[in-house]
Amino acid sequence: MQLMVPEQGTLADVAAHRLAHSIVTGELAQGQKLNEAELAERFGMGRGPLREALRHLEGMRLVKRIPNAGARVVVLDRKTLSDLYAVREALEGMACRLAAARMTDAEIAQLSALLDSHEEQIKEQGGKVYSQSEGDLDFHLQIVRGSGNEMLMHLLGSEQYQLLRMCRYRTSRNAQRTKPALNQHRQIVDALARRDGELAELLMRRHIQGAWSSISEMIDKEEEAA
Amino acid sequence: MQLMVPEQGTLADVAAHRLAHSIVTGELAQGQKLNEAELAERFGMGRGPLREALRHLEGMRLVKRIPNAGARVVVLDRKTLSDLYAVREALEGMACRLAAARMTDAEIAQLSALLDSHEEQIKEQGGKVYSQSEGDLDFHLQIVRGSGNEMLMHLLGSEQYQLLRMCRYRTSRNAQRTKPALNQHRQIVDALARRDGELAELLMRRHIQGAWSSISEMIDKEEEAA
DNA sequence: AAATCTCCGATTGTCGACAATCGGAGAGAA
DNA sequence: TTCTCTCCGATTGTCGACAATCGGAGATTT
Repeated sequence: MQLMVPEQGTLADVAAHRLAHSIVTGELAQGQKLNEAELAERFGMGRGPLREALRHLEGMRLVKRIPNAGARVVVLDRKTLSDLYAVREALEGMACRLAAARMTDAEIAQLSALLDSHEEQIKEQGGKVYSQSEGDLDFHLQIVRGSGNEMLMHLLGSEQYQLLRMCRYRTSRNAQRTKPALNQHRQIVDALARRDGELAELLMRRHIQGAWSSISEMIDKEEEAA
Repeated sequence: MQLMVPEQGTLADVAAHRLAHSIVTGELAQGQKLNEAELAERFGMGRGPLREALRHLEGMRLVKRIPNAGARVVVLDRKTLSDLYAVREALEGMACRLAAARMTDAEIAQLSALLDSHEEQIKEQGGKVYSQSEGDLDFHLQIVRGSGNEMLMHLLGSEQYQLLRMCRYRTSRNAQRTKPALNQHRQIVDALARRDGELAELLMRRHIQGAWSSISEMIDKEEEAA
């Protein structure tokens, strides 16, 4: 896992990363109460750093804190995810438009290479469908970085990215969308290479809308199963 | 000030609000080092809650923390503000489109009334130009709330809102943009009333672009004066 | 039996002190 | 003089203990 590295820095940062990982992977269930003393002992640290970590995660919207009542893991209900995808559509669409103007040819080629490796992974298929999901996020993040907008990188990279990963973990079972998604990614890269920002934005927005439709359906099934 | 009320809740929350206020109003200069012990004493609390507050403000991008080197007030340079306004354009444009579909007639009428009170304030002119700025933000936030998108409200309300206010405080001296801005606001409300989301989005994007142009010019003057 | 009140355990919020780390002043050598 | 190295003060990072607050179990009343 690439996020295990930041074992440097303050204990609070370490705790934040470990907690985020536990939440994203579902090791900590949605809505679960987070006991400070228990977590502090599990991580081998005092409650001080852990509280700072919880504050950080609260800012990322991974946990919800209620004064004098502790923190709980956020629950990704339909409304939350719907709102998230709507924001993503606007933000990543914008990122594409900017990226078409600012990315270097080398960076775009690198993006294309990333898709090649994804295609390879899909052909091997077998297990590890989620790794494609992680790769998919890599693709999106690469474009966001290409936009050159720091605020955008922070919003989509550090913050919402975690919520996205959390969502993916829940819905990674259905892999039937990986191939059309890859095609859409290719089209987006093509648009970027042609420096057609308008088209790139349009394609990205459709791509995200498609992803939302897929996830929305899945939520429906889950709900009627319950 | 409407943000003085949350003197309830944990000390960390109180500290976060007071710090945010001090930063936004410029009482704490940009780039200034924030000494934990000093601030803790000034606020009459221990360093624990204050550290949590700093973490919170870090998430809001009001302060920048460097491990083992403390926290400093963020500096709003040209690039940061440019990125901020670009994101605002995308997000508030989207908010307008959603608001046109979801706001009730009563809410839109209330928005219109808000503009009337702004016009009144402008006629009185005299001092307190910044109060119009605060009012302007009220207008924008009202629309964001009208969008019904929780994520959007969080991003534009709790987070970037503070950065915006900080920017306004620096640039509130030029009031010559208040009247055209008010007209643009009126047009936006008209579009909302006609349930024309496309137009409302377009107008809001132009409005924000105009605001950025104005601020950008001001930064130019400041820079060549220095 | 249902509702309410009281008290207690558990958990969060807060503080003060100690340890670790960094930046800078000042001495010494080239 | 200037560069570097060392040491020291200041500041941050961390911990353990204490106080405040909340939720719930159990007793009491109607």
